[in-house]
Amino acid sequence: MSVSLAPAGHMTCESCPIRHRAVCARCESDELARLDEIKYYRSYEAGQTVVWSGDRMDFVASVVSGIATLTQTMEDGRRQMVGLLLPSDFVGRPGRDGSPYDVVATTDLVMCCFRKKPFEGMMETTPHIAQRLLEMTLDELDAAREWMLVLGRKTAREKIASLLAIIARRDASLKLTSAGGQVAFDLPLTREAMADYLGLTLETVSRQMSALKADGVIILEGKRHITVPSYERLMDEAGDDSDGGMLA
Amino acid sequence: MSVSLAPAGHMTCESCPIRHRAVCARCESDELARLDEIKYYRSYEAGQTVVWSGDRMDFVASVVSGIATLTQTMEDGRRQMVGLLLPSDFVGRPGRDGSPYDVVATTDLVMCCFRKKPFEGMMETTPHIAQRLLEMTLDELDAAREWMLVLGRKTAREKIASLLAIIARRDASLKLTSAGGQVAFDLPLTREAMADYLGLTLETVSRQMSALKADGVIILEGKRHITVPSYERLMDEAGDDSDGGMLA
DNA sequence: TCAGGCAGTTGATCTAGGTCAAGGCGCGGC
DNA sequence: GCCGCGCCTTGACCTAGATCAACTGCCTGA
Repeated sequence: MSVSLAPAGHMTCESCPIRHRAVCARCESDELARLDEIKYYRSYEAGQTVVWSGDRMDFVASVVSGIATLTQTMEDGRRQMVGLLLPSDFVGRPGRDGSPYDVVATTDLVMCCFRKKPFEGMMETTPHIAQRLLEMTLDELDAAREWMLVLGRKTAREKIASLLAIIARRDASLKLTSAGGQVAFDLPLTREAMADYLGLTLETVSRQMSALKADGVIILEGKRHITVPSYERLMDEAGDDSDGGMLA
Repeated sequence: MSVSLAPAGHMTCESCPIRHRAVCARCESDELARLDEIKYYRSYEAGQTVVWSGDRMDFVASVVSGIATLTQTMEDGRRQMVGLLLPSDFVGRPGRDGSPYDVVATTDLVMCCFRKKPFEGMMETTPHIAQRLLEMTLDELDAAREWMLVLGRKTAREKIASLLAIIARRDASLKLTSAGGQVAFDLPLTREAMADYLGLTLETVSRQMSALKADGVIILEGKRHITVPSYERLMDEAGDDSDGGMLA
């Protein structure tokens, strides 16, 4: 498994979401400079495993580009995806050694990493980092709990619609107009990965995608390009009352 | 809905887990004293709702005694429990205004509360609080993700066993011997609440409880008192590889 | 003492989604 | 151009768990 250091030269600080979105938006400049000293970039190819469940994880990181998933696997092979990492999302557990799940790159992936020890050191001296991290972790917790409702109580059709709504909102949030807007995006997941996320089989995913297409909720070009004529309609299919914050 | 202030007089600091377990184990004593100034106790009767989903929540708190649940409800009434709060667990979201779910007392409940504004103030000045809170939130996130596996991929029997294992471990952790230990405890949940937690119907919960009893995995006295002859066996039924950290 | 109600159990039946199996479609390699 | 291989779709059938319904036991209040 070849993990190469990404060409960091032309990655300006602007492109690192840790600094600007993920951790330290409120820190003063000399603290930012210290973050720079322990920062490095890594890239992975689609399909590569970033960390194995149980492995020691000696860094924390945020996604610069590409998509990664967090999955848990039972001994008999049943799998459940427990998180989806999109650009600017954070991975890693200050204060913990091992990862409780596999982290896998589902597309080509670039991450901005910080060695854990020095990062933890910075947390001690720079309170804003811990506070920002707490905020982010609370967001993830909300997302995980929202997803528990999806997994425990929604029908297959509602599950699919929920997932598409999340991706649409995230992927296309800037393009969304206030109400009933049309959105288009490329699905970054295989049917199998969708099934793993939703607690379904890939056949059921496929069938429900076909059904949503037949009912005009989505328009499919090829297998992966999706146009949502009405975001409102999609939310409706997802059975959500509010469009409240989910997403890992 | 009468919410009474609990008789705080004979609640010594020892009985408040916020200070000793939940938030501030590493703080110096003058900081502890400041926590005392903004602390108050509240008690709720079984069945009372502590906070409604969407409501403003102007405090953070930890459970002193009793049990509370966090649930989400869809418009059509489908319900999913997303967290179980046992003594020493923490509720509340520094930096957030509303609760995203109902918090309900399932037994008589005493909570140790801190008004949110001053608590947030303390977080700014006392870095250990934010760090401790981050640690706790990461634990909850792990628990939530573990539960996603339960909801998405486990069979009804495995779900029940998983829930019983969690409660047994939590409720009886001190009594557990290293291997194959016997544990006994009282179920703090109705069959319906179990169903809401597990994404099942109460009939299925009842049937699987009967099945586990028939197979000798558990011994039932009355409806609620449970003896687990072998914790190992229970874990096995739950389908868990490790007994890794779940629980909300 | 008895009526009513809540919690739980158990049985009969139904169905959403899983399982197994047979293709289809696009794409890179030869 | 054709082969082989992922990825996806569709069909036929099956089953775990939902649904509907009857019934038990226990506790509470009149």
